[in-house]
Amino acid sequence: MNTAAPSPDAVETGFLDQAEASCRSRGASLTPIRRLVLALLLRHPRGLKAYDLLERIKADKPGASPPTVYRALDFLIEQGLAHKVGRMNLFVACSQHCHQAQMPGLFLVCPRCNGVTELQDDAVMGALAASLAAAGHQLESPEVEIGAVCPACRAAP
Amino acid sequence: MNTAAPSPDAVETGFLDQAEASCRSRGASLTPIRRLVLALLLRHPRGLKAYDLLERIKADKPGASPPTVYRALDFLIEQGLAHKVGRMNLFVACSQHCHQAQMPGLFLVCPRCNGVTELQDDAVMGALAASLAAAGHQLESPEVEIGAVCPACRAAP
DNA sequence: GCAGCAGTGCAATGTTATAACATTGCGATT
DNA sequence: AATCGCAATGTTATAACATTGCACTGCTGC
Ligand SMILES: [Zn+2]
Ligand SMILES: [Zn+2]
Ligand SMILES: [Zn+2]
Ligand SMILES: [Zn+2]
Repeated sequence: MNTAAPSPDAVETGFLDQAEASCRSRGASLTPIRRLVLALLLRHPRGLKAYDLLERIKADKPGASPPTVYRALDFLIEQGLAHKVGRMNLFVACSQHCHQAQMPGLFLVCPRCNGVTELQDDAVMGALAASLAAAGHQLESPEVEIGAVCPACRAAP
Repeated sequence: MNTAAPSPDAVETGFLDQAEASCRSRGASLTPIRRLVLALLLRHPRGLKAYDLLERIKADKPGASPPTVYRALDFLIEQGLAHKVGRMNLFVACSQHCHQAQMPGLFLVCPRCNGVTELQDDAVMGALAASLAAAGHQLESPEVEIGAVCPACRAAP
């Protein structure tokens, strides 16, 4: 019994089960297709394009077509389990905090390697929300996209 | 001689001339096509889609094709005269501050009316940059996109 | 003259996303 | 059991967005 280091697979399965429970608690259901898409996103932390996703889905579901993947993605995004990075038409699994906290998350998109980092900083988000409110706006989207060079790319120019 | 209220046309022309000068000072040239695209963006503060822009350009330049508009847009964006809102594939003229100040600007995109507001708040941007730096990242993009309900849409639900 | 280069015209293609309609599966109602 | 209602999925086609590649023009410096 290895309490020390559960395998990556087990971690993923655990996460998926957790997501499934979370969906059920909201009256939604994480069906096999949706679960598969989420699993693929989890395995690719840098994000995936819709059509890459489609190719991979086809391995399991040969009949899959664009709507298959877009519908799954819409669902996952609605449920706060995934995000879209508008800037690069990239989809990423939520790194978990931002749909639990009510606060929106910061999305750091590296222009060099296209890596996406989800960052939580309530102080900054608070200041941001206050500034918007002062201008008459109301923060709404759970996703704030920011272009920022990631640590790895900063180190290796 | 009306020193009181210059016509909107005159304002636009003035702005375009200024942009042209600014390009020249950098060794670039705001050609007729580019100037036309910028003028169209200025006349549509809510932003325009590339193909809408294309239709309008065709009024003047019947031979225009997608590359015509994308090339002009790339140029304007490089020169800091326009921005792309990745979220909605929308292009907007820069409301002038953000390429003059070195600081990036905040882009408030209203999910209800699709309106785009460019906001400058150095305090917030400073806090943001500091927070990113603490996480090892370096703010780079001049465009930070934020979903936020605009004042008009807040008033009229 | 004539290379070299920025800008443009044009056709084809690639990529991303949605519309529209048919079908399946499953629990609730009769 | 038969029917209905509904969510999810399958299927086909198309809309919407963006890029590539090549040819041609009109300059500027040699
Ligand atoms: Zn998230
Ligand atoms: Zn990077
Ligand atoms: Zn700007
Ligand atoms: Zn609005």
